[in-house]
Amino acid sequence: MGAAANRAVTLRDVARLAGVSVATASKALNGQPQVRAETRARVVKAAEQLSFSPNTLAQGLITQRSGTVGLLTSDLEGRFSIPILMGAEDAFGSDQTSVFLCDARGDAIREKHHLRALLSRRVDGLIVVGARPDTRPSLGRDLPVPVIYAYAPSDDPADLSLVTDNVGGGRLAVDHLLRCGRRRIAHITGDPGYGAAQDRARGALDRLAEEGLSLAGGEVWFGMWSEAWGRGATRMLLDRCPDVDAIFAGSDEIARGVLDVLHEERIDVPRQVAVIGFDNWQVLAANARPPLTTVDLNLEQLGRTAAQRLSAAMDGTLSSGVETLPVRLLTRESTAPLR
Amino acid sequence: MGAAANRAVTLRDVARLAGVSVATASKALNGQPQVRAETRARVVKAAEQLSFSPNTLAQGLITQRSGTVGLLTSDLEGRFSIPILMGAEDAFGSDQTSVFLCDARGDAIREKHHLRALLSRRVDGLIVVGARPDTRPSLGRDLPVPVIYAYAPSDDPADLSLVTDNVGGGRLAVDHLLRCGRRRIAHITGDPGYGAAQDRARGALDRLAEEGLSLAGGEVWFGMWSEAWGRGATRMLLDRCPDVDAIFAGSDEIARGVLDVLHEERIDVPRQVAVIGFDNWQVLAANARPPLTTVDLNLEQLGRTAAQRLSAAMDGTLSSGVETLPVRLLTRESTAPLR
DNA sequence: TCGGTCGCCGAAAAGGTTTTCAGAAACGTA
DNA sequence: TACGTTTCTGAAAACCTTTTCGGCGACCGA
Repeated sequence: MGAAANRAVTLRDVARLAGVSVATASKALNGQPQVRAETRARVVKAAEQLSFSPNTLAQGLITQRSGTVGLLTSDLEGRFSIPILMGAEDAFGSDQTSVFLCDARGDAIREKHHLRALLSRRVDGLIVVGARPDTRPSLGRDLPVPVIYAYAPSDDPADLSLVTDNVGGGRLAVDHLLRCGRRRIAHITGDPGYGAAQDRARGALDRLAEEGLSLAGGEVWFGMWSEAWGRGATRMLLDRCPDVDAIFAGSDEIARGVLDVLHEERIDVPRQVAVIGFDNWQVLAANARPPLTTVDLNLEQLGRTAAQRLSAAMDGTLSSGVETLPVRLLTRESTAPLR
Repeated sequence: MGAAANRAVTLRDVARLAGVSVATASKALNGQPQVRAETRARVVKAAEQLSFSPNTLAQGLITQRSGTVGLLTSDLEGRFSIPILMGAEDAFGSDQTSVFLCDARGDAIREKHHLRALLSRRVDGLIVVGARPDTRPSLGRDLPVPVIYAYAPSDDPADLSLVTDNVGGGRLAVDHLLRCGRRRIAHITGDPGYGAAQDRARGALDRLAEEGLSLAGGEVWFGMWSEAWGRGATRMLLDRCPDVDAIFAGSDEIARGVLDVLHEERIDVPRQVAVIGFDNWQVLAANARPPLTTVDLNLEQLGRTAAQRLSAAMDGTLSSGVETLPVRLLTRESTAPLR
């Protein structure tokens, strides 16, 4: 008798073996009170003996709860979805709730398609993860199940969205650099069309303003989310503003480009110039030379919170609006106090 | 009437609206022949009007097919699982089959746990994705559903495993370098405890032997799967063997380290030294300077094949053994003909 | 007009579980 | 002994769909 030879072993089989009716067997297994201890023991033993596991489909049919949720993503690489999924799995408890992962690949009609499929599977709730941290179209108000938007907020304020605190992250980064004694701080970041780029920049500027400082290089260097832009921008920056003593990069990819050029120019990091990234994309940040201080998005926490909010919503307590979750600083070696 | 206001709209509602019995409604919707065209039209219209979508749980209960499969992974980053998932989704057709993604996080008891949950959800099949391309313990022979092992093969030859062709990949890489006119080829790779490292090296050596060549630097440089090792090994290599004209890196991470040091030493890539990676990990390979020629694992194809084999197995045609799927060369700018 | 065919429809069972409610058994009390 | 309580058990309905099979009406040929 191996791991799970439960081909078609049903509650009836258990009941028969225990010498009771299915009704009693059900109650015994589910801890209902109206069954004698001795009977319950007999049933439990029979169930184990047959390695019975209840048919969740049938359970779902009757209880009107499938014990599943859908995770609808558009994030090809799984870079955001996976940590969020893990967090959610964690919070739900994997024996209670399983999750369907569907990737719409940025395609609206594929999304509709998946949505239909998920609904016909009677998921108890939905988590929608966007590909980029900008407003995305709502799935609509008349869905039969609650929906939580994670990472990318919904454009409908009646929905509940969970986002990372990009403004706070920008503040955090600059604050850290200030604490390291840096004063001539530049900011190189990605596509200005991204809300995240704007928010992170704003946080940085705010914090600088509090110290009466402004950005080295005069303004934010917007460009693209790529190493190549990080390199190009750094070259221009060094040209225009050779006395810069810290660079806040809007993403770890950009930071890698920044480090690359600094290294090429034989500029010591963090001695001469401190560098900080954003996202904590492990493979990039931890492998950088030197390992990159960065702002961690806390995505697992985001996933856990999403799961909690969804559970609450399934129990009727649904909220709305945009909830901003804190990010956190992860210090490695690319930043250090001056001297 | 919005996207899907299908709270509890059942086939009975449709039937009532169309003025037929549920039996007829079912047949009409499922394209059964014994229903008049006019009647069918009426039913279809009613279904649309109510935006009816059949309860997959109930369907599964009766047809004994849930239309779901489980994807059991141990790959924290989703780096392998996600492309495989996408391929599988593709091949199944997302309206037919949805997939449960479960991450065991390398923990055997968590895996058992997920397995139980998936079986009680009556998945029609299982795809097991390992974290590294080495043999992993079988789930056992007495499971009620077919299982396909992807990426990491099962240790039981009675199971069907799908793996990438690492030996072939090694050959491919070296072959490409030879075609570029390189003769003094070195191989820097990761942990020798990984089958993948051994296989890739073997492929490379085989191909070299065919030309009567041996490895520059004398032997394979085994170490770790990290940029840091790539850098360290390259420094030693240049020291020992300054006339090397090509480096085959066992992974893109290692290749990044290699490129880094070559760049630092002002050695032109690909003019003086060609570099080739392995894995086609997009963010690393495409952003490298210069963009990295690499061996693509074809993971989506692996996923598609897994889905096909699983479908076949669900229809009773199950096979066993290890099936090796081809990888392919992806040429970017880090390799080029000499001259 | 009548018997036979054929095309279309509906009643009912099945699938595995939970839950309600009625009934049986055991016990105490008068 | 008769009756009321309490405690436990089981029959049956419900969840929603699919499928089998019997039946009804219409049409055809005689």
